[in-house]
Amino acid sequence: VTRLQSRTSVVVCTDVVLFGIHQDRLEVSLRPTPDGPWRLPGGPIGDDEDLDAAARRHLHALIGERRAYLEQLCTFGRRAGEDGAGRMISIAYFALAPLEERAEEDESQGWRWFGVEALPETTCDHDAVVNTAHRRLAAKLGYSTIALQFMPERFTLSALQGVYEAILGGPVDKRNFRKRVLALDCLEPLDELARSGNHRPARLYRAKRPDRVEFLT
Amino acid sequence: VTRLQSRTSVVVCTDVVLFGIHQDRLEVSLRPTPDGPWRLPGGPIGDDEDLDAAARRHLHALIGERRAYLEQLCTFGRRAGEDGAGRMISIAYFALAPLEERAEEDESQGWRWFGVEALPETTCDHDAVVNTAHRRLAAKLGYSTIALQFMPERFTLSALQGVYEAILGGPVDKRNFRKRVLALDCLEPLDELARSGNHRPARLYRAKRPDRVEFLT
DNA sequence: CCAAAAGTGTTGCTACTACACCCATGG
DNA sequence: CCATGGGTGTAGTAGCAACACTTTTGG
Repeated sequence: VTRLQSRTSVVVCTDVVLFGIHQDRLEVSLRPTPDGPWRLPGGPIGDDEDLDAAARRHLHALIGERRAYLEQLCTFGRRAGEDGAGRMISIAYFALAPLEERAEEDESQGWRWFGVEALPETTCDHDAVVNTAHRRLAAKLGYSTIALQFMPERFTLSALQGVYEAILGGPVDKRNFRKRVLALDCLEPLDELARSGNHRPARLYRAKRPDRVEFLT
Repeated sequence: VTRLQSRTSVVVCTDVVLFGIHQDRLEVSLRPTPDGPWRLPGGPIGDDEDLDAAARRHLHALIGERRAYLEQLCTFGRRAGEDGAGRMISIAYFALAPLEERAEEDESQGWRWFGVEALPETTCDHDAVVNTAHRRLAAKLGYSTIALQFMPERFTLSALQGVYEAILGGPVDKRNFRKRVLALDCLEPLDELARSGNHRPARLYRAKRPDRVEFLT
């Protein structure tokens, strides 16, 4: 028969799968644990705090006050153990960090970026959570404008294509990509060009509605 | 500043959006509350119970030991109130009840079926949870074989089409439907026919892998 | 003038939509 | 023989994948 009343403590927390893209590679941030394996950043939820707010609080502890997309992913738990370890419930979120120069102070605060294809050993099956988040993100590329959440205010189409390639893990055809993305009517060409090296400068674009993630048909 | 330690009690429970199809209409089960509005069935999670197991336990309290598909949907919460009401966390699941004759004892156990288009007033935004579940289910029709989870062991293509129409809320072309669904290679025609009225009998099919929900390309 | 990335169209194919008639049965 | 739902094929279209060369700049 199932024990319904709490004998032991219940810990409710959030874990955040923060994705970033660096050198055309999709990465997630992980924190070390004292005993070796790594874990997702996150922490407890206050009693008078909304779930989303708690996740956002822990996210901003990582990246400061920069804007970031945040979405609930799934919830997992660990049963109370006979050793007195309490019931644990974690509501996992995933977040997208805008593609800026990586701040030097980031890694100094006790966490590191890892490529999603080369995760270290993790506790609590956090690597499975990362994989779930990655699959969800990749699927969303196909039917939403979520990739724009990685972009800074002004960006080139090649940069956006690089985001798709990093997430999907393979090359994308340039002409087909530009056709598709321009047909979405979510980008606005600017008059400005990005000069960046010994080659033809690229036109800059901006998202028409940068705060909305839109769904297709 | 956020209060991180629990001063008040924390209730962790699951709510189950159980979908059924009756008379070609998609319905969900709701329980009455003492004060009038209706709510999703569900209840507390034991400290030594897995989340999925708790949802399944509450599901089987509704439909007995029949097999049913169950999937985690989302998690929502209510902050602790100043009135001493504790923090509440609910992990919502959705479930699909195989399309059988409606058992008479069902409704007598204190719950009722409601069409998804005609929900009564609900507590805790449970109607929004039902809508989220409905959208997820409708989306999954497009890229998975989830609809088969509604079907009994042997069924006709027309019955399956009826499931699609009930979920999508509109008519579906018969010939296109049959082409698509047969091309999935997930159905096996039986030698048996269903004689049911003064018209030509329909061929019966069964799912090749009834316990798997498969994803397309 | 060379290297490097930006930018641009067409063609074939596949997959989806729309659509109407005959078939088998029970009464 | 009539009513009822079961069962079948085609033609047009829209969207996707494959594919190569010219342009502009910095060095």
